[in-house]
Amino acid sequence: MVLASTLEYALLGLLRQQAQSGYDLRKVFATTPMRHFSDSPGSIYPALQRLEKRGWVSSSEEKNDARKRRVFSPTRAGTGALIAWLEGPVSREDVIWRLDETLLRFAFLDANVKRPVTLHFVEQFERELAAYVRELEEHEKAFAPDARRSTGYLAFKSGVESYQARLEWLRRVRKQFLEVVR
Amino acid sequence: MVLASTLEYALLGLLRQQAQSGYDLRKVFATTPMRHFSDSPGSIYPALQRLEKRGWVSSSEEKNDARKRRVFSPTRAGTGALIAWLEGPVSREDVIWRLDETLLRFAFLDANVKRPVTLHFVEQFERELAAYVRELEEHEKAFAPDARRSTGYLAFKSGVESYQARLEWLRRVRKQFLEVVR
DNA sequence: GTGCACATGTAATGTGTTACATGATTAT
DNA sequence: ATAATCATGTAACACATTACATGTGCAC
Repeated sequence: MVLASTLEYALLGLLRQQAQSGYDLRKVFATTPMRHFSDSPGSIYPALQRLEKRGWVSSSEEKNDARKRRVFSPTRAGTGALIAWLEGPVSREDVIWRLDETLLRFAFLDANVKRPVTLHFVEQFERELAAYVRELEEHEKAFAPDARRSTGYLAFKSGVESYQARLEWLRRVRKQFLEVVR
Repeated sequence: MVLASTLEYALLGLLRQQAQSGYDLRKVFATTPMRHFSDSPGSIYPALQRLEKRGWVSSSEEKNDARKRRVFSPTRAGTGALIAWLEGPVSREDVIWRLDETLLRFAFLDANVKRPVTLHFVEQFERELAAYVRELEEHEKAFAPDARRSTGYLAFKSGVESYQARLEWLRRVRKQFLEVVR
């Protein structure tokens, strides 16, 4: 049920936090840790147009201080679509092919859903990630001893360790959440 | 000087290791840690066609065991393009927007370039990554204390820790390389 | 008065994804 | 016989990137 691109969901999530213009959103992508999204106008303005055509956001011309800017905010339908995206299951595929998107979903969770939903998300995420890490560790044994100095093997190790770091982070997050509930 | 997609370079690098067919390459993507590349025929066959049209690979029909398969291997020009890609500088942009591609370059290094080139690559990579990690750690201070329990902040932390893990890996790799040279 | 930040767009291009399509060979 | 694997492709579609394009307001 992928109905929109990651960029579109990112924009929706940001607009939920604060109604703002395309230019504002570009600045978010240019100056915050959301850097890995492109801040080029050629990606953001068309994406906002698509969202508006789909009825997920609405816009109004603002004439703030002599300068006119088009400010966007999510519609009911848009908010619903965002929440549906957030609440969807965390699958093995999300972990392997869409890890960044899954982290983005997590980032938007607490502003949009109840705490138990967030906790459930973390549990699913941890389960799938742990399974994948186990699989990678298993795959490691397939490397011949003399291949363990090759850059190919080392690059693989880098990937495994990066996933392990994410997993440790997830375990910490889950424990922290459980403490808060208690 | 980006002349080809990551997928095209991945295919070139694999063909340097071993001349093989599109189907073989699909299996590599489907069964090895190079999973995050799609193994769909709609991506791989057109990419191979582009590479052949560009003169970077050549193909020959093989009739191995009653089954016919088209086996590809890199041309001189293709090998040159691959090595140029591998030897290019590691920039800040590579670290922020193309980390996976940079790791892929690293993975192919020792099969294609001399050891000092690999070491230089690692040094550049470490310098840029360390600078970016410092920047992220700086950015962390911008979060208000009461925002430190938000999923947005936690997602940010996940990213930072993942980069830190990559950096520790890089330091280890560099030291290991220096020991071998000694 | 010149350059920079604000502000919003369009057009061309390349490419990845998904789905569709076909046919041969091997294993059950 | 029939399902799975081998093997190669095409077509429609959406999307991101890059470059181009325009105009305003403010600071120096």
